[in-house]
Amino acid sequence: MMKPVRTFADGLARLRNVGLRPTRQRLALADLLFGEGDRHVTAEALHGEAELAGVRVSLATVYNTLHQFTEAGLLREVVVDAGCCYFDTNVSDHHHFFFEGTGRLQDIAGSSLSVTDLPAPPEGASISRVDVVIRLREDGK
Amino acid sequence: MMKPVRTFADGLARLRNVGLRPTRQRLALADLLFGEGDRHVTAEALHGEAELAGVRVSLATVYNTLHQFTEAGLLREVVVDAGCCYFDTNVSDHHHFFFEGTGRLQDIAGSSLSVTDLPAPPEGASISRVDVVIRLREDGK
DNA sequence: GTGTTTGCAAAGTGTTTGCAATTTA
DNA sequence: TAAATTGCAAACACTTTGCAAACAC
Repeated sequence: MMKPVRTFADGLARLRNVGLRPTRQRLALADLLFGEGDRHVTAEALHGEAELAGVRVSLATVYNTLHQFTEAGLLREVVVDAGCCYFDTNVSDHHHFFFEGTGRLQDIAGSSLSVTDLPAPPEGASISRVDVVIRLREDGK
Repeated sequence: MMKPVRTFADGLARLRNVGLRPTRQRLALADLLFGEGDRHVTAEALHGEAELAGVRVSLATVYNTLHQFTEAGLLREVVVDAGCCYFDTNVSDHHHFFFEGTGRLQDIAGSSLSVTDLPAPPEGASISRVDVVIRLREDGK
């Protein structure tokens, strides 16, 4: 039987790539985060998932890890709701739908949407990112 | 001497217009908020201003008032930073610059900026608002 | 071994709530 | 006087921190 091939999606490789020690906790969280498709998670939610998956990890470590991953460019922070930080596993240039009722976040697929006539940044500042959030209300509620 | 003319900017008129009792606290806060041009305030900041102005009002009342004003359409809530709510006295359709370094918020003047090719909202939802935030980093820092 | 990472519990921040006292109409 | 509003202090949710024990290299 062959050793499984290491893909780039592999947790160990990801951590090595950004110079973070592959600890048990980081590997488990990376698996949860990058295991399947793009995700938007909060620290609490990810901690809950870890517990369900039988991974022993403290909430403090989840917070630390999410921030380390964000600094390393593996995640992107999205602010749409006061008092709640989302981390997006899709770090490419894209925008979001936000469901006001449920607090759910969803990537806007494709890159159809665009912002035109961007104003010049104020004197002494430069643009670090342009965020577009389309806020949605559920019909018939 | 003539009685001063009541403009729409007047606190009392504003409160009457939206059916809120013109209490001492609400009048004072309305003065601070709408007294001069467009503003972006946090609850804490407004509470601080009130104290400086010699207005006795509790922080809880500032929070209540900001939310009541928002519900009444006198203010608009802007979320750009986790753990900090801004209230904008400009309730017309517009977008924002956000200075990441200082946490300051600034209206984007004019309506030059526009979002094109807005995607259709997901099934069962409709668009409540489109927010664009241009995040800025101060040069040379 | 040495420096990094973790977990815990405590502290911190910003916000909301319950309720008696006060104010408005 | 009846209903709305306020202030206080306590409760809250979420996040960060300090430090000793555990771990990775």
